Amino acid sequence: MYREFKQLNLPEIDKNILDFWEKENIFEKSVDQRDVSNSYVFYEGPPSANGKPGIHHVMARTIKDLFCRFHAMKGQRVERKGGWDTHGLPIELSVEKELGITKEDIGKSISVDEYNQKCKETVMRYKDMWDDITRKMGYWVDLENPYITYTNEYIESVWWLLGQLYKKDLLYKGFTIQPYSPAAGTGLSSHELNMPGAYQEITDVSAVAQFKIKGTENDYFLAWTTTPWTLPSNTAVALGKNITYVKVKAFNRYTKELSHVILAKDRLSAYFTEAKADLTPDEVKASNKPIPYIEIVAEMKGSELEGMEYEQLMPYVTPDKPAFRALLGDFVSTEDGTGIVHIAPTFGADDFKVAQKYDIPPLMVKDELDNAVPLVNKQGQFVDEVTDFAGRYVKDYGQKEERSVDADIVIKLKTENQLFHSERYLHSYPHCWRTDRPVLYYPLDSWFVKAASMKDRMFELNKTINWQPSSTGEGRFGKWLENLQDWNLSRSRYWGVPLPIWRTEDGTQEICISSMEELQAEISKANAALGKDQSMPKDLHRPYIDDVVLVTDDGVPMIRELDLIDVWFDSGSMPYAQWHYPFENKEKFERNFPADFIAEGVDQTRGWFYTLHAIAAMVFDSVAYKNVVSNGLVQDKNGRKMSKRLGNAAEPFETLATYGADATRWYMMSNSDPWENLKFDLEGIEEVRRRFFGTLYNTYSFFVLYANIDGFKYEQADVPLDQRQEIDRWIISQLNTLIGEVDAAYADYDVTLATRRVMTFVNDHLSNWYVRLCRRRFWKGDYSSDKIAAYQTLYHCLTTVTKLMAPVAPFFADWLYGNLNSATQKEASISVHLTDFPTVDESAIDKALEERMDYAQRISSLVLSIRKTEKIRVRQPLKRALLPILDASFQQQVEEVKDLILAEVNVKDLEYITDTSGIVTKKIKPNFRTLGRRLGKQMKDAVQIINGLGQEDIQQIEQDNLYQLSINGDTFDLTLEDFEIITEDIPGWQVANDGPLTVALDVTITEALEAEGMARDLVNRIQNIRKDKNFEVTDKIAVTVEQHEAVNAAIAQFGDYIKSETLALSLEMSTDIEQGEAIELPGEVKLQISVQKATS
RNA sequence: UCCGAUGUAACUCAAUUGGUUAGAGUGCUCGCCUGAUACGCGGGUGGUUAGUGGUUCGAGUCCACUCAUCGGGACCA
Repeated sequence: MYREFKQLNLPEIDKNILDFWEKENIFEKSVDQRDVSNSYVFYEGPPSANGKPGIHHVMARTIKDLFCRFHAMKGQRVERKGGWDTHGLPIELSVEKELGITKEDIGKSISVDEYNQKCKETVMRYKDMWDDITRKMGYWVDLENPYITYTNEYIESVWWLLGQLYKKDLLYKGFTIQPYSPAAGTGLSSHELNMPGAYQEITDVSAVAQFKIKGTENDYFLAWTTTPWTLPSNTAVALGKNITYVKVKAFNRYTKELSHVILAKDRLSAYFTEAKADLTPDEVKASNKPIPYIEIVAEMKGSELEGMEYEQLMPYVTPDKPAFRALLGDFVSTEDGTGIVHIAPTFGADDFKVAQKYDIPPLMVKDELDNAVPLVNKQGQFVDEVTDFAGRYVKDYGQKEERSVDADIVIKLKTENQLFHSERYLHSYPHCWRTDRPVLYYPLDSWFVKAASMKDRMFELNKTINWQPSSTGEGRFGKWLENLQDWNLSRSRYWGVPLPIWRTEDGTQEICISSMEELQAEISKANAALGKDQSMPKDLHRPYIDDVVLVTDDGVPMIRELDLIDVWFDSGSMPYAQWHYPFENKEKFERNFPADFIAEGVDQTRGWFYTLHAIAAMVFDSVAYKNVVSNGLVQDKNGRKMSKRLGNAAEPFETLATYGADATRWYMMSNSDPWENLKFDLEGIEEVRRRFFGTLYNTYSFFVLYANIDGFKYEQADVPLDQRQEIDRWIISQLNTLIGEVDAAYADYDVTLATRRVMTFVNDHLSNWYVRLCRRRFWKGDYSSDKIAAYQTLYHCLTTVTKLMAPVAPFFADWLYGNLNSATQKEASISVHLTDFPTVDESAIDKALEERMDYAQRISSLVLSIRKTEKIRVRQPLKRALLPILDASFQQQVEEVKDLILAEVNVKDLEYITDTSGIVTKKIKPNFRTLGRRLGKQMKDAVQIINGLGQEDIQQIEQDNLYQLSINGDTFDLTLEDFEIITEDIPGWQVANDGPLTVALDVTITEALEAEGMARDLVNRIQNIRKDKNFEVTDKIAVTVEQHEAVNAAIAQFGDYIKSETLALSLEMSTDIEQGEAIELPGEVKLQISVQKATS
């Protein structure tokens, strides 16, 4: 017996199937039953269990899960090792927040050891929740043996990778301009700068400084700055290559000296008013912003000024290389300022970059340790060399002072004819989120990977990766690679992989450790040389590793570089570190590299997708993955970002519990392509549940209702296809077409197409056409071979569908498969996930059959449409429909499905009319596809001519298959394929069309037809009463109908029909009905009818 | 501000890659079915394809610009 259910309950199914999977170890079996030699490699991008899982994780993991399941069904071995990302700033921040400490407290009020211990505890805080969601959403991944990034083994592999980079000379120490908080004494990540409230509106003193051009009398570049404190560090000015500049003759507003100043033409009006040839110095007021000028003496492009030298503005320190030149920078705009940008390489990222490009040095001085440092120290104060301002803070760090240092600098410039203008300026400026003090852009020491030097190779390798969608690979990722910068690995934090580099104090010698063995050897060497008693730290994290002192060959101690490495390097190392390669599992690694498939959100493009790619390219000269799906964001139903603050975030556990995992997964995959942002709407899940799973469930229910009655267990041999009905062969043909499409779509990583095709098949083809039209075959008649064929056909469709949908809807598919297969034992597999993906039986595909069934459906639709407009109910039989035939094969095609159509639309006959009958009106249109190419520009005239052709012309064309078109002297021989000819109308008939199909309906209702229609309505009413009275399907009845002229004919002519349909033993008429029911019949006929169980 | 993606019916999505009446589902509306399914079936309503301009015989589709939404980067003068 097949199991029967009262109603569809997806969450209940989830639970049962989960138990089943776990009891029977289905996941393990699905992996183990496939051979190692045919592996499909998947990498799990490790989540951090420090945060709770959200609905977007369900989305991303559905994608991961389904392609793995698909390939497992395709016969491949798909091992899925889970992993946890355990390091990083978010973890440190959450710990600090919890303990109520800041970074400065670490090493003071709390030891690094304790702090890291706390991080380690925190990192798996929500592991149970993650395991739970993994289970409940049906994500198959091995969580028994996950890789964990904080283990010594993992770290050792990471070190080995760093060692490889080091050996390839791809690691170096350098400095870069980073956001730095002098108040907190720490660099800030861009993530910290993006925290709400980081950017605050503050007022600064801005200055337009005059840079005197060398070799001129009084020519100056004008450059604007909102940070006058960077002016002593100026070493260049930048101009825009294509920006037009003007040289303006004017008086300095403060000194009244006559000068020529250069600025962008577009910015002239911001600083100057009108030109006055006879301008006197007194007319120029210091307090006015725009001032009059004398005349414009020259105009030139920025490119013409490139390389011009100027005199140092504030010569406190002399650079060690030539500087003070005009450069070209693409970042220069004329939105504000003067169109000339002052460059201080030590305090601006753009500045640093452009200066480096032109080999302009930054201004540095030597500190007491002989290290080069900028003119502002790490506390935010000017160094001694800046004599006038030594010790002054450059921003507001709580110091008490009469005037800001910016203001004092402006005053100094003013007196030396170096200031063009100054004003207070309101702008948004980044602040440290912890101290609330301004951030400086400051050069910090960092370790870098020379990624930029490998960018060409990375770009090449990227071309071999199949990106889904391709635009992310070519566009977002490709562009990123083209403009690749060196990878800053350094993080001055505590909880992460320590940089395995030891250096001598003077930085002249260093060693990069690649393994624990090497470290052990170096420790022994150092112990011997330095007389120490150090041992291998049990834990490779800080602070233990920091205590290790190594030694150079000549006996100089080396201490570890204190930095940690970027956590992204951790996750990018997972292909190797998850196996502790190369120290263990060499073979396993080689078998599992590179990955066939990975998937994550688009936000990982510059994250995990990049780090995987970069490490693989630099260390192994290989891609890390061959196929990658990047999914979009999950937004709320109005397209807004989900956030706790807005309270619009969907709760994944609740969603799964309410709608079930499958409806959620199916909705996410079928609604739109996964790489589009998903407007997550619970109503959408409900619709999927109702329309797709509900329909499939009902189809199953229908099947078992009768299969159980008839005892169908698929014990008989398959009825050969050619002995099955047309409609059986049709649905099987459709099914095989479907298999091919779905297989190809999954293989192409296009789930959305796959799910949509399955839905169309289940809803439109299987349920709404096959089952509906075949209903009688299941409940009427004996257990004949035709009936068995129907059962076999439907059974085959259902089991095949379970396999096609299994990757996306693993619970329901397994449930349905189990229900079917456990009754028949037709297949040996106890789970759909252990079966092979269906293969296409090409011999079962009959395109002509699919086509004519499509005709049948469309013709039926047209007839129903005419009935609708004519307000003739379907129960009213009609005499005939007319069908103009398009060509000989069309008629033959329709003839094969004629009976289906007639039954479906309740019409007695279908007649064909040929072209020559002359009673149809035709319409002719050009076939643009064929004609467009041949005619080109003459197409317009051709359309005119063709549209003007009359009925006779059309007939002629159809007869001759030739039409000579002449346009402007040219003649073209056109054949039928150059036209589209459709029947537009049949005068005197009710007509409907759909593309080339046209149907006419004879709507005359004869008395006989009317009586038959009435009879069918009577049957319908009697059946209703039977059902209302809860009669058994097999109960015999006696019927008495109230005397009424409207039903006389029906009962007289169709009495037997009514009796047989309703199992009535008697059907009588009477003027006096006892215990009757009131019924209504067409024509507003109301009468009484009595339906009683027949006694005999 | 730069880069990228997206923009089609009230909503969610299609549209054979440039071919002439832009299609489905949901919603709405009207009707039907009552021997699988009212969680059903059918008919209908609903569009200046974000806007402007261009290329083309022909544009939802290609190009340019503008606008809107989302994401990523930059925030420096």
